[in-house]
Amino acid sequence: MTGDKGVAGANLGLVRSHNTALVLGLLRDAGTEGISRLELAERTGLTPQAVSKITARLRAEGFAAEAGRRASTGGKPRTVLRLVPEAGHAVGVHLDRDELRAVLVELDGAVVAERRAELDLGAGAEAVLGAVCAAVRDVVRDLPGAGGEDLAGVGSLVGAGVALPGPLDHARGVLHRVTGFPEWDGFPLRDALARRLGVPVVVDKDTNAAALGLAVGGAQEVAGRSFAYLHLGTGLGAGLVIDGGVHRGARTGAGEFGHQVIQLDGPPCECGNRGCVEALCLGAAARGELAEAARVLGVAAGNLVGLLDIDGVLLGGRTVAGAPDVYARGVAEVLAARARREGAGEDVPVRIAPRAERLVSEGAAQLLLAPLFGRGDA
Amino acid sequence: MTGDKGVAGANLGLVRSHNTALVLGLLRDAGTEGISRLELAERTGLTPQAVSKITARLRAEGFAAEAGRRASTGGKPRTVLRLVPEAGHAVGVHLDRDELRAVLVELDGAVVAERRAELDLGAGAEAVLGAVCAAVRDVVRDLPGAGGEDLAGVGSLVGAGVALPGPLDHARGVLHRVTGFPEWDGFPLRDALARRLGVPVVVDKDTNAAALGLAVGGAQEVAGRSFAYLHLGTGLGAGLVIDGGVHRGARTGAGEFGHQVIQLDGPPCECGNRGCVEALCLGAAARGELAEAARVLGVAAGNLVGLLDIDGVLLGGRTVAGAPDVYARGVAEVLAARARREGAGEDVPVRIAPRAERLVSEGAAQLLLAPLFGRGDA
DNA sequence: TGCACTTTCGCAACAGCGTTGCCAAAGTGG
DNA sequence: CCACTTTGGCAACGCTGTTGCGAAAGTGCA
Repeated sequence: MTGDKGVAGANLGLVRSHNTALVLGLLRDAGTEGISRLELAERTGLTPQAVSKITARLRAEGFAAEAGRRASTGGKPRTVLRLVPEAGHAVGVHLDRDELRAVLVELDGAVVAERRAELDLGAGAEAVLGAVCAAVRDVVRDLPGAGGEDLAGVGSLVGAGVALPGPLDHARGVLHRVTGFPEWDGFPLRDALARRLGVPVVVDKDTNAAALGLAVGGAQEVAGRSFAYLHLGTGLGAGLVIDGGVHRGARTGAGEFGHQVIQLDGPPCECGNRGCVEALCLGAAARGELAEAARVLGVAAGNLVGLLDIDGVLLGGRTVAGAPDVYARGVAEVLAARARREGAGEDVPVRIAPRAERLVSEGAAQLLLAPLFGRGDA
Repeated sequence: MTGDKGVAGANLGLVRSHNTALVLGLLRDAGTEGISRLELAERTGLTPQAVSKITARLRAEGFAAEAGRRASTGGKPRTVLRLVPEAGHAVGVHLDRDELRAVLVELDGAVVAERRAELDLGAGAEAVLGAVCAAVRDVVRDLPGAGGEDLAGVGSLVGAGVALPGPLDHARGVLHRVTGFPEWDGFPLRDALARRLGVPVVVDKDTNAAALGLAVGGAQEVAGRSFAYLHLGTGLGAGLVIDGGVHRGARTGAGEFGHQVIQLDGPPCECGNRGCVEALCLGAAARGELAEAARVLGVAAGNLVGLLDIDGVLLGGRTVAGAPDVYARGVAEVLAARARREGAGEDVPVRIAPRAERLVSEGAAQLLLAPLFGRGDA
């Protein structure tokens, strides 16, 4: 156990796991092309010898393998290493109000199994837990060691990530009053699932999972840097990635974007306040004024971009999916106008988030995979 | 040289400097009371033996000293260690439009010398550089080794930090068009000063320096955690501290708080946009409507608090200083109302930032001191 | 075909970190 | 005065990345 607060001391084990995760991350990012030991050394700043030791360990453990060699540049050609994707798996579960989606993801982020099911979040804890467990067991059933109730025997399974809408405590894995379902308030979802499944479980907000998924395998412009994922569906929320890690805040409350006030004493919002972006944006969208909805969203996005100086904005959610170009262009225009006024160099890119329907579930799986690769995780 | 991007590999030297900085930070936080080796071990998670080795090194180098012993609890009493403040110094310079302030700060953050001077930022680079250098040399003149042009001989001097208003590039130390003084655009202030002074120089925005100063020695509620410093003077800006480190963004543009739009199509602002907080807040203040100014500020602060889930808000600047209670209470009320609506647990505290006039210059000195103590610095 | 050269990469020895085992030092309490 | 508790240093240790060196595996020219 470390100190009660603040940063902990470092020791050799920490150095080892840090460097191993770093190398593993570079192997993943190299994809099927692979990467040589010397390139790994350059990228990490470690000596080639250190990289050799680390990769030898990873190969012995089955996480990495040699995969051919590059063309020679006058001497011995470099041996190419690549990640062995099937050496590790994680399940990602997206728990929505009326639907459940579970995916099985390999180390490289590829989805190798998927299940969908109807769900009623109001049906009570027992029913929902049962449905989640059934979906998780179903999605891993082809893995070696699967079959029993307990999934601890599935050697390659790192754990399961669960993403859902309501406010919750990521650190403790406890739900707060999920919007519209007050009976979930205080429910220890993480521990309840971990006990039933026999593997580690992590819970997080859906927007955070989506942002993490994008940080790992998102659009090229923003992957792994700092960006905001804005989700416009039945509500409006945001997931923030700062320096490659999801920013959750002390109480997992960060990303409260929809109730940002952009019109003092404006029209009332469900939350009890007035002039929230969510009310203005969704109201305009409901009236069919998509350009106005996009402009309003752009103003709020501009506030965010200015405050955090992020590298990009990604848009997603059902409402955006209905007219992606209108929203992307509308938001980009507001941001560009703002940048011009401030004399900033390059415009902040605005893109539509890829992998729409599976974004959250894949990101939920990354809640367990990302730490293996050294991505920031708080 | 490390890799071209991303995180670097860790080695033994990094472990050493990390743990040393950690211990040094705890020694500083312990103040004159001091702290025992075993307490340091508990706080860091290191073994007592490791702490003994580290503190022995620090004592040999003059950074720490034994200072009495605690009462026995039945065995050998713990020996108390404390920081030797005069073992290290840094100069902090606050460069404002019409004034220059330089302070000399010891390791514990105490100000041991101070100079003020009139200044005209528009008088040209040569005049301003000369004034800054003169102030720095003057403020360190009583340190052993001082006296010459070059300050490299002042053994305990870590360097000088310079904080100023305009947009700038913290990483490269280059100014952008300082508001109202376009001739500074592109000026490499850091390198120019470092060459003249012979010691390392760091430049940053004034709000960032202020936030860093508060993170190190600020109000108890927020010190070292996550908070926002809102500066309301001739303009409105913010400095963000996230997890103990200043968040600057990739282009040192973070903290653009004043031009957050909180009233769609509201009154025009100097920046060319409409409905910015700065225009609304300062407009209300100019009309004498302080309560309204505070409410407007509170709405914008609420947007920020919701987005980042921070632990507290600190207010500063000349306008706030004119009626501190009105602003603190007004902002707190808006935040409390918002928290009630969302059913959040505790209210976000709102306080007046201490050390008003010297806040920025002290923070500027911390730009060099903070890294010694392991505070996050990007 | 052979030789010189370049480049990769592993083995072995090494330095330096925190950790462990052990014991002297320095108190308290009966 | 002695038993006990607690602190904290010394020495040996295990582990990390690093350094020195040489084998392996290519290219290119004679």
